[in-house]
Amino acid sequence: MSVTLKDVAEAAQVSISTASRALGGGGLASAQTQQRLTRIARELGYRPNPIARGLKTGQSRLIGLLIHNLTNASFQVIAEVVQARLKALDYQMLLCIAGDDPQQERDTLATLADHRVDGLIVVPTGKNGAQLTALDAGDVPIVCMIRRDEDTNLETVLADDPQGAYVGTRYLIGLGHRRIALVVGRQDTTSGRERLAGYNRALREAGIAPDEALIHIGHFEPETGAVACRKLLDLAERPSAIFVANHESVLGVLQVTAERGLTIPDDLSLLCYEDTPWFAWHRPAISIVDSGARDLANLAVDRLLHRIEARAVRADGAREYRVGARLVTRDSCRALPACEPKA
Amino acid sequence: MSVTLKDVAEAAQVSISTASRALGGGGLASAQTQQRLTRIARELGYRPNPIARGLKTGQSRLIGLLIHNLTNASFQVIAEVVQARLKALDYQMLLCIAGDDPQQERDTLATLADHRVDGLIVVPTGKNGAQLTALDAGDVPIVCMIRRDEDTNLETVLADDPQGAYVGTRYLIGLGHRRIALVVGRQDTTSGRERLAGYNRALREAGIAPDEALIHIGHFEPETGAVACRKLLDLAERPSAIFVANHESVLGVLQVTAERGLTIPDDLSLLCYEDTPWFAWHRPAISIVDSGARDLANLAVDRLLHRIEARAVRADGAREYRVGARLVTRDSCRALPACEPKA
DNA sequence: CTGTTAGCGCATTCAT
DNA sequence: ATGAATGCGCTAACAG
Repeated sequence: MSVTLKDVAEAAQVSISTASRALGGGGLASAQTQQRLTRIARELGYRPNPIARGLKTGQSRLIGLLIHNLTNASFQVIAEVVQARLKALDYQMLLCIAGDDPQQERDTLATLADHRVDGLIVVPTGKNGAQLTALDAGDVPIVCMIRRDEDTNLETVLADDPQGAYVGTRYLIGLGHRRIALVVGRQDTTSGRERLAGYNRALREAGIAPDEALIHIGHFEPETGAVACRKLLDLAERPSAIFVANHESVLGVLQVTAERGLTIPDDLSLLCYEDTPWFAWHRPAISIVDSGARDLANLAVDRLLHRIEARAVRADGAREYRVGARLVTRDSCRALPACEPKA
Repeated sequence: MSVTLKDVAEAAQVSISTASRALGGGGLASAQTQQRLTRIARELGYRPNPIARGLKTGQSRLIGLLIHNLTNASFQVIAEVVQARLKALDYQMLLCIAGDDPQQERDTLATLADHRVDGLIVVPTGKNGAQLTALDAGDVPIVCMIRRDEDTNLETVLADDPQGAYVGTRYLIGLGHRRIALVVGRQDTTSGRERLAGYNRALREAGIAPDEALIHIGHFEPETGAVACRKLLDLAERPSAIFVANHESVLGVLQVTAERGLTIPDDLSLLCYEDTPWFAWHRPAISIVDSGARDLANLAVDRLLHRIEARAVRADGAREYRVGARLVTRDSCRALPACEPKA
């Protein structure tokens, strides 16, 4: 059905291997034959069969991306960026969604390995470190992102969440806020822990006593934000600002504030973590700490490609990279009148 | 490095072909050997190599999904559903994003064909009908979705946009609205045309004279909604309701109404097309016509799988499927007091 | 620089 | 029911 190397070779009256070399581009053939074969191949509409090539070379031109979902805005951006970058390099992306579930992650990794992916970008659950390490040690370069799998020593690209949360909190403090609530994700995740840490550090440095009642740790769901927000607004001493460091929770927080008739930022300042297109369109436009999903994805691709090229033995020290967070101020935070803003 | 069929065969003291048959499951081996080989394979951790198998069988266990982006909520759902369904059937999804660009679509289709995908689900741009037809006629079953490529006769799964737009418009009419604006997508798309048609039909049936000034045709971007909304609100005779049938435009519409201090639904009723998670969390919760992205995706997968199984000659009549739209009323539309609601 | 040969891992035909 | 042999399309030694 489809035209093979053999067809091209016959048409050109050369051996299959000559055809292979001429088209393979390694310069292993005379410029003449190279041009001639290229032309004939084009005329015949020859397209190399990656499967056959893969069987021989052990490579597939396939790269796996394993993420938790496509609801989270960061994952959407990551998937788009990774696929765009890879396409330009003539790789194809196998997108796998494993819902933060260790069992699914395990199965998916096995299947991806079966398919001989040339590399893997993974947002790990943290429960399959051994498997990841084995794959990487084997033949599949792996780059982790967003979360660190504590059981591994793999190359990892992370957001600088300690810094991001610190910068965000400091911004609110600078605006004069003293009672700053934090809604943050599960503490068994890198981001959950680090954002809480950054928040605490900023408070400490500002000499603000920490208040457990202002901190709500929850899941990555809108409902978490609703529950947290109700709890916070029912406090005797309400917070004047809420830092929603758990992206998915924003929806719940916004809903509850609307239901209670609170105006943002007049009655309550709101700062969120991770951008999503509608934050900028929302009125008031929502200020954020941008964790840099796009740059994170680009860096992960860079690192992975590097690992793939440098088929060399990986030095035992797998590096960890951090992409700095950026504060993007829009209109959802206001300065408290009674205090002179600092910094 | 990895354990092959040969290893299993040797360990079991049988020939490679026996091993292949025993594990292949076709019942071509005695129940005894079958069990024994299965056990040994498991013990050795044997996993068949899809690339080798693919070279032999001409199949890859790969299925391509070609969509425009991951920003649109429907595409997100489609990608998630397709990948989940396929994974369960031991297929892998090659996700390709071609941004509604014919050139990219062309290249991507070629690459996907190179990789010998076993099937393809495509949201077509409409400019590469010949290529799609050729692929489908060749060896790659194709199912189109969301949009119809007029130059082809491929199996196509569409939303019932004429009905959806009709139902939505009728709902607003029933609420007593007479000046109903429509923001809708480009007319060179299936959904753009059909939603406009459905809207017009509902108006006509209700005996409401169409008003060109109330119809805004634009691109699939938030900005379209902003432009449209400003234009509509500046009209001498303002609409009492806006039907935003162009999903991406909602952001712009919401922004402009907020800036003008309009309360929804008191000052203006708002009905949107296609659901997205935050519509339900938004206050007021936004009423929608749900085009059924999830069911659309499931049906597309069903049809594709069917085509793949039935390797038979496709009857020349490729069928078109429609998934009905559903009105989901929440809180963004109100009944006009002066009129008794009908139907 | 080019042709010949071998083999990647597996499914399948043909014998037995 | 099983074994031996063949080839999918391509790359990579190895010769010449």
